[in-house]
Amino acid sequence: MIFSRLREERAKTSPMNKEKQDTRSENGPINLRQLSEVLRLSQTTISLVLNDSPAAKSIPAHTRERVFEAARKFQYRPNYFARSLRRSKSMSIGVLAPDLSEGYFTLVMQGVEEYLLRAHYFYFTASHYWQPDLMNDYPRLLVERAVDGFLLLNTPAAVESVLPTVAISAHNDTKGVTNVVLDHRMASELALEHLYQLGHRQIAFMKGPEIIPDTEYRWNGILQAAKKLKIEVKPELCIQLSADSWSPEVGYHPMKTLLERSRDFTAIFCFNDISAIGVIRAIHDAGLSVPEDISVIGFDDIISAAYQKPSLTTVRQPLRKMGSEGAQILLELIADPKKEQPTEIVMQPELIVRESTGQAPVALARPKRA
Amino acid sequence: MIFSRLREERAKTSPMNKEKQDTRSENGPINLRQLSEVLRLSQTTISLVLNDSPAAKSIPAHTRERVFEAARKFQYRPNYFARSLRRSKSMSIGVLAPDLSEGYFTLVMQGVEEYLLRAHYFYFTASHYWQPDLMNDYPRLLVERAVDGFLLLNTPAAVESVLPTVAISAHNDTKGVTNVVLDHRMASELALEHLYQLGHRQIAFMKGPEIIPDTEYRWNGILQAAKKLKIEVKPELCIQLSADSWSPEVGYHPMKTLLERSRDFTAIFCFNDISAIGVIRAIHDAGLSVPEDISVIGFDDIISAAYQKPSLTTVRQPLRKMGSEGAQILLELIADPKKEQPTEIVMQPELIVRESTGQAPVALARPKRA
DNA sequence: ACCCTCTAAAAAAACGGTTTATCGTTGCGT
DNA sequence: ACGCAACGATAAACCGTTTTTTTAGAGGGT
Repeated sequence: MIFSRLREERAKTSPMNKEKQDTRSENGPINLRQLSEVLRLSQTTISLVLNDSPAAKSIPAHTRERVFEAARKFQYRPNYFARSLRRSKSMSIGVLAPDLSEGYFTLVMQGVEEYLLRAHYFYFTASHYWQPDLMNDYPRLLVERAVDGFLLLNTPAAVESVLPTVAISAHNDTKGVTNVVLDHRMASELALEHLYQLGHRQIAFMKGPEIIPDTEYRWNGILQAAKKLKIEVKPELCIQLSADSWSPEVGYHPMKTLLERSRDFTAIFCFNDISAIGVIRAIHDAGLSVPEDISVIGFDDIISAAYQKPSLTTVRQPLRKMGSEGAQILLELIADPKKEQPTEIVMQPELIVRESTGQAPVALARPKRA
Repeated sequence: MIFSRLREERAKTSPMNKEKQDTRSENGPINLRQLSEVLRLSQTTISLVLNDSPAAKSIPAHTRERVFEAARKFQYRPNYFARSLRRSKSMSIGVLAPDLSEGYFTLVMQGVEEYLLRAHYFYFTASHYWQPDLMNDYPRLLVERAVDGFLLLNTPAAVESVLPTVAISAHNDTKGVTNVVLDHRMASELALEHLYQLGHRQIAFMKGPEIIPDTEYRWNGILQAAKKLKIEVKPELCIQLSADSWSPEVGYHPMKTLLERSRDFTAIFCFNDISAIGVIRAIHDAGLSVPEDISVIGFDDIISAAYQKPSLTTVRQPLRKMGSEGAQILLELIADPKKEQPTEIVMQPELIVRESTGQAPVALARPKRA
């Protein structure tokens, strides 16, 4: 009790005291202390009630009602920073991606957003454009921003993160990271079997940029599927992409070069739809037709794939679902970090047949098929 | 001094006291108190030095050096929440958009991101899909998250915001909001003059979804430009779009309907590139050619516009620049809210001529031109 | 009368910074 | 010898919550 007397003493001499007494009815949002003065209850009680804390079970319904009503009336909103400071939870996550690309990024993020916002989470986006310094800085900056977890799109984890992390299409070995990936073996089989059944034997392949994690897995998938079908993967019919950001241009140029070098193929399996669009243009520019002379098969099934001329036959990734699934796992991981999550979630691709693939021509290249 | 004695007394009996003394060298990030113990300086001093506060001028270079060195050595990072709580600044902004659409959104956001991240700002994205409840809730939720400002893409301001706000393509009347908009009058003139010079007189027009702010301004631009060129805007040749989200489908169906109704036109001016892609497909499906039978002109110049077959003639919006410009103004507004910013920044469009427009056919529709 | 449990609420500590007001020295002018 | 300013630094207030610890009182059992 000696303490409480002293506290009173101090309170009396505190310079801010007088103002404190009548900050009620000022403009600006009301805070917990002001609300407690109005209600003549302690901040504790109000906080317990509003947070529906288990400790609030001893508080009579009558008091609870009063609290709720006052909170509603004064539009009380707990201060985000104060709450986060205390709880050390930010209710936001960090999304790292190579870029804000057309097609791929937006589809995945639609799924992510759908799930996150429903769970009252917001997200920060940062694009690293494969620049080492940015790939290094952004995770650090986001940790400083106290994100509760990371979602990596197509991006390898730079550091062993302290935070819960889900990687989409990133094939991360890092311990504790859950990977959402496509079954690239199956994807390649779907594409190659489709071409095979159409009579294609001479097939050109496109290898994605080295830096993209999917590239390696896709390529292995292709090699395996080709072996199974006894299709030869000829080095001289292979295109190596080098992209820093995606545009059809990325496919156009290498395809043009390939066509100048060889026409000894009847189909090409592209790394994605964006590059396939560029490839088709290159084929047209060379005076050939798709699919009469060369069949083209894409990857991803971005929205506009169905509206190309010719519309794209493609291997669909369930991008939206990969996004929402990834978000869901991440939130579960955040809620209970000890929960064991699988290292890998494998999604199934789907072949979408449209106009850009057709029967292999009887004779190669130039002449139209009979 | 009686007070200080008491405080000591209290400190001695405080249960946490003993632990406090030796939290140094624990794992986890170091905080200001621990750093101050190491340096044998007050937290104040360290804070002043690290923030390069004007009050720190009285601190000798020697001490400053010590502080910097220790901060570096121990990798001290100020806690984001604690700092924000005190300063009531979050260094983040909220971005509101109808959806994460292909093409448009990503281009604008590339510009936004480029500018923001350089200035050490991060951003939250939220898509409202034109749902009234979401359009209402998100601004509120983001205010609770203490964003320092709003960036509205294509979105009217729901409430008179307390926060600095910049609207891109949203034509906001709300006081204090700076609008970044395109010169739609000029845009329409560029498109129509181009068609006029190619001999087109019977032109179909596409009116965007009512809900999109640009729609009204674009339409007025079209009416004015048409009047100037003495081109008649025939109601029976007008398509009204109704879109909740963008895909070429949005243009495909209405165009199909129009073609069934009338072929009494030689060109169409589309609301954007996405719908133009759908329009072209509808024209092809009707057995007609672009541009031989009908010329198509798009809007925006999204990345893939150049790679369509035929490639799109379109009115380019400097989307990326609109994004970075918007971000820049917003940050200036945040730094100094009293600073008078223009109500409107008007950007200039540019006509990009490609393959989807050509000379008007001599006879209408069916027969190819001589 | 005593101990114990339970209810209802409040006090105080904690989160980790920033900012304001204050304090002891020292040196200088008068 | 005294007042005053400059210096170098710090204690304490403050931001607004959540959570742990206390308290006061009522009721029950022995």
